Amino acid sequence: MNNRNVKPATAHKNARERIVQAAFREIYKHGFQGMRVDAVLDKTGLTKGAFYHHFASKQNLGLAVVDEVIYGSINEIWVDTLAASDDPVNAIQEALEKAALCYGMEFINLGCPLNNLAQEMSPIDEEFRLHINRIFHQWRDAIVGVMQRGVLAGNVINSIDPQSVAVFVLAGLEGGIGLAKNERDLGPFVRWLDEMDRYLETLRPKNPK
Amino acid sequence: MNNRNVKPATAHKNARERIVQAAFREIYKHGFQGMRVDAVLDKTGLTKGAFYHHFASKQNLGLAVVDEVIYGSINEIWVDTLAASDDPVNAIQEALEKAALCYGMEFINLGCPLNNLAQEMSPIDEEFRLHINRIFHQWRDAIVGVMQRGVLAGNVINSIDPQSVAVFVLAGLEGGIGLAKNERDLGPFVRWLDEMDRYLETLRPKNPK
Amino acid sequence: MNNRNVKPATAHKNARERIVQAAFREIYKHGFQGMRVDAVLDKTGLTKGAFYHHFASKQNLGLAVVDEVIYGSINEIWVDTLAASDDPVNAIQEALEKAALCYGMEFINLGCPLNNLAQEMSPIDEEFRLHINRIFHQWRDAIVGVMQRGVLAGNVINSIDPQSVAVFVLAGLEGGIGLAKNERDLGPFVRWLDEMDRYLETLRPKNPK
Amino acid sequence: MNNRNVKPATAHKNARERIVQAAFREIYKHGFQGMRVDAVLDKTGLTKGAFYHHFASKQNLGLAVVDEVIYGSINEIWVDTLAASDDPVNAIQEALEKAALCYGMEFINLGCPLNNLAQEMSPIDEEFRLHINRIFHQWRDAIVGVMQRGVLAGNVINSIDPQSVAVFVLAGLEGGIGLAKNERDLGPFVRWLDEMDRYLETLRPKNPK
DNA sequence: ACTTCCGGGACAACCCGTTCCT
DNA sequence: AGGAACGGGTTGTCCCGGAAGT
Repeated sequence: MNNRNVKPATAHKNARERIVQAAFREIYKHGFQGMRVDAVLDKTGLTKGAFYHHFASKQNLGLAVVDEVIYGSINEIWVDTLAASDDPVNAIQEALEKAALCYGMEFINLGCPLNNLAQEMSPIDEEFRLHINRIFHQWRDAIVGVMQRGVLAGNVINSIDPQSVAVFVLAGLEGGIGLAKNERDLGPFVRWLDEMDRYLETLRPKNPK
Repeated sequence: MNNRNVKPATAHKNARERIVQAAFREIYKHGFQGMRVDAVLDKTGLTKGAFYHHFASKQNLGLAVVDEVIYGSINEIWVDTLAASDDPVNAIQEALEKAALCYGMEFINLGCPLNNLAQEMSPIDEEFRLHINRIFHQWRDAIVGVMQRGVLAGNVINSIDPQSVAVFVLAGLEGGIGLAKNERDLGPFVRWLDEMDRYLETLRPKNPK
Repeated sequence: MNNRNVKPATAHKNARERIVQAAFREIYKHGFQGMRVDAVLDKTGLTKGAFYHHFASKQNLGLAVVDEVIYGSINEIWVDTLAASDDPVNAIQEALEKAALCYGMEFINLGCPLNNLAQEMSPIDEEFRLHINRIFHQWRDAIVGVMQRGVLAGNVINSIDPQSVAVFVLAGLEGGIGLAKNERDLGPFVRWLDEMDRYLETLRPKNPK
Repeated sequence: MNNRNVKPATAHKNARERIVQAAFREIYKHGFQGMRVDAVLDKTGLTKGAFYHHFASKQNLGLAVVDEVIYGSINEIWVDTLAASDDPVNAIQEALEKAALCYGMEFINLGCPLNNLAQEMSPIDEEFRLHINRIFHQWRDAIVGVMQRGVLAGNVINSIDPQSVAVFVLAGLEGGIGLAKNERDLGPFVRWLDEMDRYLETLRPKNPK
């Protein structure tokens, strides 16, 4: 008897995981309110029963997307990268490149998944806001951390306030992505990158070491 | 005294205008997709018949809000302010103060009306994107203009690229507002302002005239 | 003073008449329930106010179309033609030709205006039914009349019942038009015409005079 | 005894079937455009959700009514009856009696369900036209068939064109029903039947076998 | 007398998150 | 886990009328 299909359960990976992934795509494209449960189900080939077996509600699914998909992706691209460095300028550029590899040109069309959700949901759903905020904090803290290490390592002038710089960089990044998305063109983002480079250089000590 | 243009002070002002204003509020709070026509009508005391007499569709109303309310407000707060100046640093700060006066703490809770709409609608409705983009362009051009005049007037170093600086400032601003909105706290925005000041100072000539 | 514009009312023909004519076209195309007052107004270039100045309601307009446009057209094509003859076979064919000239291929696409309205409105609006029935009666009476004169003139066998023949011819005609309309093809109507000819021949005396 | 196919006799029969049946009644009474989905739902005790689970749109429901209810009824009353005969005159009369039994006096008030829909929908919805036309063709073919067998069996003169006769009979029938419906009186239909009998007799061979 | 602007409100179809029974 | 049913909510349509101007 054929028992090569040892784990038929994994053949379709785990329904829950498939739902979360499909939901991420749909939310990325249409926003949370614009995402329809039926569309997610169509994509996964599952049914209502399966969905409500795994998730209490649509909101619940949205939070799962935040906590699992988006959290993971920010962590991987940003937090891990910055944590390993004491040179902010280089580390930030490295992270930006990673992000470009991961999302490709979708940034231009669809923006940053985290910020999209934040802008849409924060004012209308406190639960979402909290989950999203947790990620932003971790992100910011990662930048603050690399800045502090940068100061200690002499890679960054010590007159800066790491918290302010972190906010400044993060805000600029999200804003730059947003501008490009609205323009459907990479142009604004490239300009932003150029000027961000110039700005970051001003953080370098005048006569290095 | 010229009173020929004095409108007969119609008791109910003008249904169309009332609808647009109420719609702006609703969109600002709930996003365009979250805005419900019925809610707008409740607020104005008007009915469906009146609404569809003035607007062909909900989308149409949304575009009117963009073109009339938001366009006007950005123009008044930013474009006019910057156009009158050749000192970017001061002019930008002046505009930021105007904005604060106009929107008050709503920035913290609801963000920037223009950017909210941009993030929500640009990827899913080309018409919206175009109308929104027109405003962003005017805004950017205003910053570019004041930068160029700043260079000529010797208030800004001439090694900058006005276009890049404009994008950088605009992106940072929208991102900073977004961060504060997500945090429901002025803190991130204040930090952003501080660092933006620092950044702007780096644009000043070393030994001012 | 200039009174050359003696009849400015007729300059635009009389709004009421224009409305009735446009409504006839719309009803012919979409049925009474499918006809929209706004569409009629668009066609005439008039507005709601003008409409409700002339007609108490949409139903009212529909009745006016029946009484004025359709009544006139049936009278002209059928009643007048048959009234002048004592040879039913020829007269009926003459009328059919007139109808073809008047409506052209619209019969194929849209059917008989009178019968369309009858089928749609008779069961749901007694007033319509009455107005329509009046026309059908006049039509039938015209056939009965020519049949009776045909019998007297020896052009038709006297064993027929003129009433039954009239109903039979009328029913067949409307049914034949309906079949063609549903097929969007003249074919069924031509076949019907052929067989109607055969049938009419059976009404002729065997050895004429 | 095989009871595997015995449906568990679900208490509420089958929502879809109930909807189709109720819709047929509503369409029969008010036409397709006049039929309101809500009215159908009220009759069945079901809700919007149930409806749009089974049908993609109102149009879809209409087509289901055509394909399932009307198709079946024409087949049963006409096609099956004529297929079993080689004597057109008798067979047609038998079918007419069956129809009378099935629809009772509703013919007088509401006409023929198939023809009602045909007249209303053919010009404005191609999909409807096609589905309706399929039924008309089957109906006509059944008459053509019995005519051809009638000729072979010597029950009908061989100078007729079966296609034309079929159209003629069908057109007359639908027209006769329509006339009676408009008059709200059986009279015109009875007269039509009388004359149809006379006409059919003319198709009989002079000296039968 | 006739027209236009503006508005009213019921109701249409359709969507969508959710629950319940199997 | 499957899928039928639920029910409230959404946008948009359409017939109709009032107020005021010309």
